[in-house]
Amino acid sequence: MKSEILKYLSKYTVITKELEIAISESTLFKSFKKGSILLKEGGISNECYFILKGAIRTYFLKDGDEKTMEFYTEEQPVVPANYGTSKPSEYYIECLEDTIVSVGNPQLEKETFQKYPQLESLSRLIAETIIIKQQESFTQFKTSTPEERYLNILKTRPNLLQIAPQHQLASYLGIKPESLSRIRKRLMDRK
Amino acid sequence: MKSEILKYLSKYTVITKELEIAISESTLFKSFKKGSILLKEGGISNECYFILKGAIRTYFLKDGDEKTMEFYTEEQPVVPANYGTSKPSEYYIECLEDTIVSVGNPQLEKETFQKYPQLESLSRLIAETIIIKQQESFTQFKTSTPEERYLNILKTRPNLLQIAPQHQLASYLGIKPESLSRIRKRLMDRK
DNA sequence: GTGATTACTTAACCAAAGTCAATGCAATTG
DNA sequence: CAATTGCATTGACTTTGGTTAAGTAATCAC
Repeated sequence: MKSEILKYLSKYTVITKELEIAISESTLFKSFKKGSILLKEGGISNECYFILKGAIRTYFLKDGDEKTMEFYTEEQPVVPANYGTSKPSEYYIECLEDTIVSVGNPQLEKETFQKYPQLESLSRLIAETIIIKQQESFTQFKTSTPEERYLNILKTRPNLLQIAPQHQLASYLGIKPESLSRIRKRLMDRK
Repeated sequence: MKSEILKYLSKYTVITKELEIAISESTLFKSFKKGSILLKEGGISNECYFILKGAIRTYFLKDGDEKTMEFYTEEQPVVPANYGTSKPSEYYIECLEDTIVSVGNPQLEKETFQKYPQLESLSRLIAETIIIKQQESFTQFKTSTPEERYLNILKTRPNLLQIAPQHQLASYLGIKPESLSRIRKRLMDRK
């Protein structure tokens, strides 16, 4: 289990014995059934997650529809926007499948960073990398049509099509379910 | 000049005497004329910036058009995606006005973090905050129409209309210049 | 298993953005 | 000062997504 976390971290740094210990000391697991809500809109969050198995979706309600913000799958961190603050959440966090996560909290984080400062450096590095990746996604989204976005998902995260229903995908692509249906049809016909 | 940086940091932490010293030790200024290119597509970057005065735009070329990724104004950090790596940049960084920046580089950063570890904690905190803000912008973009996006800019960053020509704004909003022109007309007519 | 709910598709119609081309306007340049 | 260039606007036309509504398929609950 822990090995998933180390595998993830190894993309950013060399895994030392000390790091292994640090991780094993600060790791707590939880598992959730498909459909579990980890955080509700308006709720307060004291936890962040790292997905070991399963999938998570964040969404909120607008104009009576669910708007899917992001899908998270194995080896991805999920940190609520209000994590560590006392502000109510703007969105829901939900398990799309039976899911096992490693759980963090601000206390534990603080202690761990104090004990293993390299872990904080690593966190900074990861955060900066995430910023860059987000920028790329945003730019990609802005400069492409819904059809291109759908094709992009097909190519880069085909598993999403298995785990998420189309109307969730649609809102993730910034369109209505009917439009996604049409786009799929257009693509079929064109073949 | 340095006070702008401290003002920015004070949003995230308490400014101690030590922090002030750390900043003054690690601060180098540069100024650029309007239109200066700080980084070209394909170029390597060893610098990151903090804008003290002026404005910066990042963009790249696609389908023969400039696609504006972001506008940065006073008190904002600008970090090229390839900063500190040897990968060529995917985009241009350009000054929209005469601009004065504080400049950082990986060496300096490393030394400073070593000497003042609290600065690295602060960087992590800031990076995490930026991630959250980016997520919010992305979500806002996805769930709104071009017209709503334009109105949002009008409300949240009205100064952009002064410093950037409309075709740059249009690509920033993910639409064609003609469409932005029509949106503006529609809004005028409606009043 | 059956009925009810939810998800997906299809169609007709509308509104808005894309495309292409032309025009006007202002700033810049030779 | 005339010519050029770049930008914004406008118009005609096309394409595509949103909206509404209906029908079909799939899933869930009892």
